[in-house]
Amino acid sequence: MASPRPGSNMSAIAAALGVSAATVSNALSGKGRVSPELIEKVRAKASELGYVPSLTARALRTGRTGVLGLVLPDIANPLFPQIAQAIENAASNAGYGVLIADSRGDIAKQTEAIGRLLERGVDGMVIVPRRGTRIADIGCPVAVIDTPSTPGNTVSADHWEGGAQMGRHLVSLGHRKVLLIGTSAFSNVQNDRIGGLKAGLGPDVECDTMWIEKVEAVSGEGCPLGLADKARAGFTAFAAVSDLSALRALTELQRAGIGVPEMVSVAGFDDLIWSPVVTPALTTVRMDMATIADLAIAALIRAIEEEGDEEEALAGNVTSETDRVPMQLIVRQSTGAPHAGGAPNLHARTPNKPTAGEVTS
Amino acid sequence: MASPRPGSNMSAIAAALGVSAATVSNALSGKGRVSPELIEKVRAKASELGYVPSLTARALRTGRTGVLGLVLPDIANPLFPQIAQAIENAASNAGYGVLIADSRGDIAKQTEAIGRLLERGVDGMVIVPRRGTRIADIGCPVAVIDTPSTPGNTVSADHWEGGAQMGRHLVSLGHRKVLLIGTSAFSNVQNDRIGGLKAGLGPDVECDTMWIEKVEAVSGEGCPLGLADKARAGFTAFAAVSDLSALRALTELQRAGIGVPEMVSVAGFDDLIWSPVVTPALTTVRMDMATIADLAIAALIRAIEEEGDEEEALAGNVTSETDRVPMQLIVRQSTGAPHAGGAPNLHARTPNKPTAGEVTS
DNA sequence: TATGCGTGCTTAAACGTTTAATCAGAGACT
DNA sequence: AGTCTCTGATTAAACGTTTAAGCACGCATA
Repeated sequence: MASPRPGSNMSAIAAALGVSAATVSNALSGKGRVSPELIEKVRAKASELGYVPSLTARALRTGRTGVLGLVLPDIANPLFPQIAQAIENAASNAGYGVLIADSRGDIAKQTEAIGRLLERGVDGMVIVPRRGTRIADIGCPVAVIDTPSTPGNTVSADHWEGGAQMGRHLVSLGHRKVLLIGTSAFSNVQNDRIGGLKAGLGPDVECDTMWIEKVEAVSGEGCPLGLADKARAGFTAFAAVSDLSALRALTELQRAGIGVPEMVSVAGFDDLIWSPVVTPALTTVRMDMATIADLAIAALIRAIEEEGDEEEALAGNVTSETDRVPMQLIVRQSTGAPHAGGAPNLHARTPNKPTAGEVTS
Repeated sequence: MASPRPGSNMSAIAAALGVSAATVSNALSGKGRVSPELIEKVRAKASELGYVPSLTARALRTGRTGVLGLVLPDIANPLFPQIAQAIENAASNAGYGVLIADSRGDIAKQTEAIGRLLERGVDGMVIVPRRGTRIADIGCPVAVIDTPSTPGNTVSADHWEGGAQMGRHLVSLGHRKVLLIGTSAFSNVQNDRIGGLKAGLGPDVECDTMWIEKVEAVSGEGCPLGLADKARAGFTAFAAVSDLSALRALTELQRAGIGVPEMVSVAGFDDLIWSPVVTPALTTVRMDMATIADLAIAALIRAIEEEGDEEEALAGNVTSETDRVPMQLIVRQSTGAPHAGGAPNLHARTPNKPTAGEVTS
């Protein structure tokens, strides 16, 4: 059913009121010239008949479907729920529907997914590109959410600044030797975060970067990262560029009997769902997805409307804005002052209850 | 743009070939009577002109949009990526698009979300209902994914049997006192899993159930669950009904210096993204989302087509099938034989490297 | 009194399909 | 030779909306 339940369309209203369908259309849209009284009567009749406009017919006539596409690099990404939720919310507030498309790994699938969305006539799309992908001009307005340093980016969190916040936090706690942990050296987002971290830590802090993909290429997926050794080598803080890696670090260290945070500190990014409930709760940096989504959708809609007006105004991506949305440092229990003595004691303390309470800055 | 780029429609092809538009339609759909040679010519011309059918126009004419709705209880659910990915994949293989809708918590929003999808003219919808929600007849085919014991369920994992597998696994390791951990006592899925666990553990095992929502109602969100005390009280295994809770248990126990798995075992459900990479890697029970999605989509499409044929055939949900898809136990490092002695030693051992390797059964 | 204009509505076309109904022609049968 | 049937196409309507163009009327202006 293109339009739900009843056979209630504009003609039905028009017939019931003895006017023409065009008048009903004008009355409901407020576009043509219709007397106020008639407008009221049309409205009343419409709701009486339970009229629901056929978006399909409207789409056919206007060339606008009122649907946006959401293309994700890998739907299995734990950040996906946050993104999808924020985008869906922003879009539906603006009166748009959201069609999803999964890139499922490779770039070919990403292109294919974009093609499917185009066939369905989306008015525009929000793309969270795969690592290092550059989105070509695909013939409809596109908002790219990646990182400000990516060319073509429309709006995103200020990952660099978020990293800097975390760096400053760690240095203020007294850490002087920090291991930065990323997964892929080809991710713009991760590189920005790491760049910010280094800047925030400043010149007096010794730091090293570990790329998990490289380690796994040698030792296999899910292999131990050897963080206990790193701790023994004097690293007092482990700053991962994602909470997933932070969690991996946390559990590996705990398992090795190294107490967090009293021996070493662990921090992450993204405030993923488990971050507040693990013990110790993870210190992390959070993106303001709601704002990012609002900006992305707003930019997209602006471009869609301009496209209609000027016809061939700006062809490609919505690059006008390139907003960077601040990130928020959330300090929880997994970071603290570094262990006072030399090499950390490898036996964890055994508290009856971990400390509770959460501090947000 | 309802149909992408060029002004290439059926009339264009028809004009180029000197035939009527109807013939082009018939040729491409293979429905009417068209000579094989002409069919070939039409095909050739179509691809030459880069013809892409307007799904909007087709939808208007046929009353089918080719779009399915996906309604989720809470998009922030960590299981969501798996579900969305599987549904999107199954739907797009069947030639359907997927429109998402977030219930965002309360039931009112769920109804509202369903309404939005109906307005957009979805042909059917897949609903993963909120806890305890009963989906009313909403006037379009619906496939419900919940649990076999939910009335109206269409297809789902066999949560009970999955719980039983886990129970048998734990009992075979020698556990005789097990704490079952769920979040909400009102979740059908969780109750089924717990029922299965109890059955699998059998009558000789003492077990107790902890509902996290209840604990948090008293002590606040993210509070410690007091599992160390439970361990001291003789529980040797903690079987959570979700990997999120399992992770919470794991870190809380580790933090308290209780080694997993040599002191106590921890297990979860769903094989969420972090489960293989934490240390120790989590033993869990996995749903076959791909199969579930395939069955749900297949049932839905069948209902959509029947609706077209018989008109008022089966009005409500797609309850005909109620398939239950087996779950798969994945044994990793977080479960093992219970500690031999009496009260567990509260100091964790300090291995250089956690054991690696993964066993699947 | 004729001209002009603003108002409130109608008519009609259009968007791109699908599909029922129709029709011309050819070959086969009686 | 006339009728029937089958084939391969065409014509036209329909889906429900939007919107440009047109029309009739009343009122003010010249």
